[in-house]
Amino acid sequence: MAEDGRTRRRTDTRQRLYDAAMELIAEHGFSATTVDDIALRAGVAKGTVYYNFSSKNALFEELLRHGVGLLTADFRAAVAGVSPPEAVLALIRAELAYIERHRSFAQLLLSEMWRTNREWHQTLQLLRSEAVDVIAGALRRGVDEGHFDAALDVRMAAAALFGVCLVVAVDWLVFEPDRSLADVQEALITVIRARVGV
Amino acid sequence: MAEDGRTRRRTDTRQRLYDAAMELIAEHGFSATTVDDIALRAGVAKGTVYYNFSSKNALFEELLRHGVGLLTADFRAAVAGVSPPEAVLALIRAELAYIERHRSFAQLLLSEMWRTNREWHQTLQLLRSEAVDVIAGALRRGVDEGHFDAALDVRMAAAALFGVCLVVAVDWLVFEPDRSLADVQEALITVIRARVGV
Amino acid sequence: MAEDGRTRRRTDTRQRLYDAAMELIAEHGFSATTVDDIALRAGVAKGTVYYNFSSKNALFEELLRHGVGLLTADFRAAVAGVSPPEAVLALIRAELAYIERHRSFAQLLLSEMWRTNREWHQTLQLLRSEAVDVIAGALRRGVDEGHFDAALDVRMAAAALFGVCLVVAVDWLVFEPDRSLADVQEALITVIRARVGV
Amino acid sequence: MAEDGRTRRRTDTRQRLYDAAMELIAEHGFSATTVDDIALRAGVAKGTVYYNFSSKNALFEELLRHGVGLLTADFRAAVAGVSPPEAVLALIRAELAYIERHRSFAQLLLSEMWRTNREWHQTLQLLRSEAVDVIAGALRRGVDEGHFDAALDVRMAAAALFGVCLVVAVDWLVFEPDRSLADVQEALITVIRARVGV
DNA sequence: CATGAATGAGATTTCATTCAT
DNA sequence: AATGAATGAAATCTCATTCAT
Repeated sequence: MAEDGRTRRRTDTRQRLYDAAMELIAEHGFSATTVDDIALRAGVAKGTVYYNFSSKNALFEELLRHGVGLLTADFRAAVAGVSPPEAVLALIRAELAYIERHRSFAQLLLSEMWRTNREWHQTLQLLRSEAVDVIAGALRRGVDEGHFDAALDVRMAAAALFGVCLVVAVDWLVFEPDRSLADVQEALITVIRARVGV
Repeated sequence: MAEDGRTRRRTDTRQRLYDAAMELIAEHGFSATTVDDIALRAGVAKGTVYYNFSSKNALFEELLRHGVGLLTADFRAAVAGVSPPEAVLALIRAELAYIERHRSFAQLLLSEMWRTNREWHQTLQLLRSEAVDVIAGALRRGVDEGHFDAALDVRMAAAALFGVCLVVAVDWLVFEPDRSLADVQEALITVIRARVGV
Repeated sequence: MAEDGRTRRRTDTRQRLYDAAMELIAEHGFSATTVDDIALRAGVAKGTVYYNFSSKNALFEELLRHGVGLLTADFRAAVAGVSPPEAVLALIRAELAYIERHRSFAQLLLSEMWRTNREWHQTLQLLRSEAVDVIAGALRRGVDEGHFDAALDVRMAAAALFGVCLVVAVDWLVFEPDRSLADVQEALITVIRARVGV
Repeated sequence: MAEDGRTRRRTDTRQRLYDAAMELIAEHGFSATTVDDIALRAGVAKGTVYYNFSSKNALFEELLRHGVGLLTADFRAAVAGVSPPEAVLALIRAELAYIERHRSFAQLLLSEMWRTNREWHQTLQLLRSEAVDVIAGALRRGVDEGHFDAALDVRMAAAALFGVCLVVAVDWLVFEPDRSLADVQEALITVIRARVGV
């Protein structure tokens, strides 16, 4: 049917724009990436960007939603059906694996996550909450079931765990790209273990 | 040294521009901050920015140099004349205190530190090295003197320590500004202690 | 004449596009009205506009032709078989009634009628002549038959009569929509009576 | 003093932009006039337009304010110190003289005055009120002093008088530019006289 | 007969930088 | 030492038109 052809075409275009924007914005930052660049890399005309997204800002917001959505999904998969101590380890591994797979996006997150007063700040906070809440859920279950110290500040710990993994992993990608992921995982887990008593 | 009126005036103007640029760039990022914004917040005319700095880029580079210079000085003061284990604790306290005092600059560092492909990237790496080297020096001394595990990867540990303090402290400033600095220090030190065996 | 389903459908679509374009152009002007807007309000796809009209300009020209054609037909009906003095009154009533029924089109005419340097200017002048000529015909007949002053400048009087009714009626629609049409008719006829001595 | 030089320079530039925009917009309408055109005719760079006016819309609003302001001033001068019947005649003469002097602006007003839903609609209504109020003031005084029929709807009459002069004068300028202003004045005054009983 | 995704020329707007005062 | 008007290159965004389905 005609509809399918059109729909598919549009979906393809949007995906190509997503991918192009993701790479470019991650590398150069949001403001330094132009819509011309995005269109060029996606292989479409500039007008097509605006046919598919209402503005450069809107494109970026959808990008954030998309990227953080994937991370949150990975987190949910990591905690499914395992004990809290194992869940914490799985979450660390999931975050590091995600960062390795989407290093550009990780850099982007590290740059934008703690910045206030940007148009998309609220969106980002909301998305962050969804991801961090999965971590917090695992920690809370661990406290409730007696695996972790009852005095643990679950929300703070979840936020810290998320942030620490992000900063250490990106530092590793930027300054020691030769080191193996396993190494970094090992180091991180050793540190975290002390904190939550895994 | 005696400063005459003119020099003091110029120094004042430069400081006002530093402060204005710092806050704005921390909030909105470098590209999204305009020279007009900076001049407006500093309470001077736009031309004055160019009278004092050769370009927007140069202003930002000097800003980084200035800010990281202060941090490095604090680090040097923290490690002076104390034993390595005490030095590590003092460094953590120094970094957190610095971040609390210059929160805008801390946000700015967190946003820019791990971003490549920017004009000032090299400058920033150089500055970062100077600060991180102070931490590395303390750790190395600790290893040499037998306080810390000989297997400790000093450079990586120093980088991680620096980054972890930064991300946890900024997260705290942004999302839990009511919590006391002492709390955060406590939490951080507990974690770190396990790692380096302080 | 029998219209089959297809023809009726096409006629419907064209009429819907006419109506949509009319309202929008009356409100925002020709340039400020986009083909997207027109399609949206008509409830059809953008391509349909181009299937039915060769261009935005052509749509507008046909619109003018259509609207002024209706008005001219009303004028002709008004003057048919009545004496010149009655014809003038009937023309005023006809113009006001038309404006009340097609208020968007009236606004549009008032905006475009006296604007030069537009592509459709010539078309509009032609159409205007047809309508104004009906008025002029009634006036000339009145002069020839001795009802009106022989010194009456028929062409100018016809143009003025047409314009005055238009501006007063649109002013009434825009600024005093609650006032009754009869009121406005009464006021206008009183004024005109003095001029042409009806 | 330096200030004066700068201020004068800026004032000059703004005036040049005013003049350029006025001519162009009057000729081609608002939407069809580009900021490039305006800058070119004013002999400045495009950026200068935006240094002096916050947007194309804002420039247009100030233009309307300026043009209608002049008309209102002419109206005030016309009614100063004369009896109401003379004031009405003087107002008609003033409006016609203004339209002859600023014919482009008059066309512009005729096009925009009865158009709703434009960004500057409110501004224009406000400005129109100021001008029409001067007419209404003269009429009211005439009613109060017994010169005009007590039943006269002052507001409606003022609006109609304003509109009729505008449409008739512009019609004259566009379709019979050879006819003298005195002629048109004569014709209009004859008509109006019947209405208000001057 | 109708659709709507895609286009690209051209519009508006922004902003780092220069320069005369 | 400071100013702020002016600039123009480059950014974002718009929209009439085309075309494959």
